[in-house]
Amino acid sequence: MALLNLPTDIATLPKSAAVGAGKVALKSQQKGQQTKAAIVDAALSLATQIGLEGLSIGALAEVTQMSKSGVFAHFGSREELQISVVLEYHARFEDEVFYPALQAARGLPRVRALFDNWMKRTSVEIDSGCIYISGAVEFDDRPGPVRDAIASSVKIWLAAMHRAVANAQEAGHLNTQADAHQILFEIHGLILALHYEARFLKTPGSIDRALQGFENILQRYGAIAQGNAE
Amino acid sequence: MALLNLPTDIATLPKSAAVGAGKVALKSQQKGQQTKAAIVDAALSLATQIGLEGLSIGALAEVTQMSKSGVFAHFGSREELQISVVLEYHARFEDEVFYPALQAARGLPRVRALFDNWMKRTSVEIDSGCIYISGAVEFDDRPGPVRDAIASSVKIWLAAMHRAVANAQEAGHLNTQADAHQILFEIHGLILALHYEARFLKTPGSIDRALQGFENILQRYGAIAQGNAE
DNA sequence: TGCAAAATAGCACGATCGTTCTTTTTTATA
DNA sequence: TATAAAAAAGAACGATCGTGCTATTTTGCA
Repeated sequence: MALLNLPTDIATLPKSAAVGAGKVALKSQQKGQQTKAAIVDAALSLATQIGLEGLSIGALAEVTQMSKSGVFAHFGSREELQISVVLEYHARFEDEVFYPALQAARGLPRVRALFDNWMKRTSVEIDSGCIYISGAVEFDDRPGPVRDAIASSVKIWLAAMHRAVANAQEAGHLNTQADAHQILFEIHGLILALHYEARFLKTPGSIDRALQGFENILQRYGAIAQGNAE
Repeated sequence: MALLNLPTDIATLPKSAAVGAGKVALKSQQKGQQTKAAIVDAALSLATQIGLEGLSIGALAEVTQMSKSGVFAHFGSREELQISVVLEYHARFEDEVFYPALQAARGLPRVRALFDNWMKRTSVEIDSGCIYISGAVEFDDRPGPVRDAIASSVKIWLAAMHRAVANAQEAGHLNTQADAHQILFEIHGLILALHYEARFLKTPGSIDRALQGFENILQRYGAIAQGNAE
């Protein structure tokens, strides 16, 4: 069932402060790492709401009940803090969206599972916000390491999704003639439209439209009626 | 040829400072209105690049060669300046995307014309940025008059697009069974994906994928092969 | 338990922000 | 051309920002 023979480069980024709220800290887990993880955690939930650019060390110090310089010392610069937040978001995205979908059989089932998880995540982010989307807007004209971190993180995810689609084609679950990048583009559009219309415009029924759009895409690209994930 | 019998509420917003660079100023066009229009013009091109939140009165004063207080006096608050920018963007969007498409015959041709113009605009905005998209991200969690201005402006445009699709259905150019909102959602997704992938990720070929996606949507919703716009 | 090192706090800096108030300049008009 | 009104400038305000420097506290280890 585990079809992990091809490298999943989505897992190659450093998982900084991957402990989260884990109780069993590693032996090497110093106090500093713990509080740094706590700061990043607070920063992430702050950044999803008001954006990476809205992150301020002062506000973060208030939330974490620390001094500004105490917070600052863990990162050395605001930019480094933002990068830490992006990496943390990447790790969580992986854990929630990517890895669980590997349980589904390769081919169309896994594509469905990946999209389902992506939709679940996006549905939550109708309330909380998504830094892959807000970050893209904030940094699309601002070169630098933060932009690079977001872009490479997104690209890794899209590449993973692309592999899944290509696998489904090879397995005969999707039309071999189709361009996998085209399929991915259209799927990506559904997610973005969902985020825009549901979160910003508050249009009701957006989730159903995204789901329907996905079925439309599968149908157009010749998916044989096939069981859902697993 | 002019099919303007139904009200186009996209044209009902006040067209603040609609002169642009027009030489023939109206009699009532005082000096103050002129410089205000110039400020808004500079503010718009600044906001498309760095966002409405990135707008600062100081930077605007530098660009327009004025004093901070001189700029400020025209608006009374930064918020009012942002709103002026949104209204100006609305007016230009109308002029570039909406009105020219009214030349195309009602039904599918007009839907095509609207989308074509929308695509042209978005293609330009791969370089310049779009405040309907960046504004949505910046203000999706920030209630207030600026958010309202953006949202209502976008909604007016989406409603106009929706009418065009519905007309195409009534004319038998598109499947009557289909949900016009679903069609619109998918089209909107294409535009957003184009903006994201081309502007942020710099993925080549994004424009062609958006165009292809549009043809796919038309085909799925039963568009009979029909001449392009006009 | 004592001690070096790591972590955090305290404080101040220069810069920039939106905004207010007052003064000067420019405009439109009689 | 004189005059009142409109437009623009100038200077200063309180606030917040990221950051550097120096003390103080806390931690982990011999």
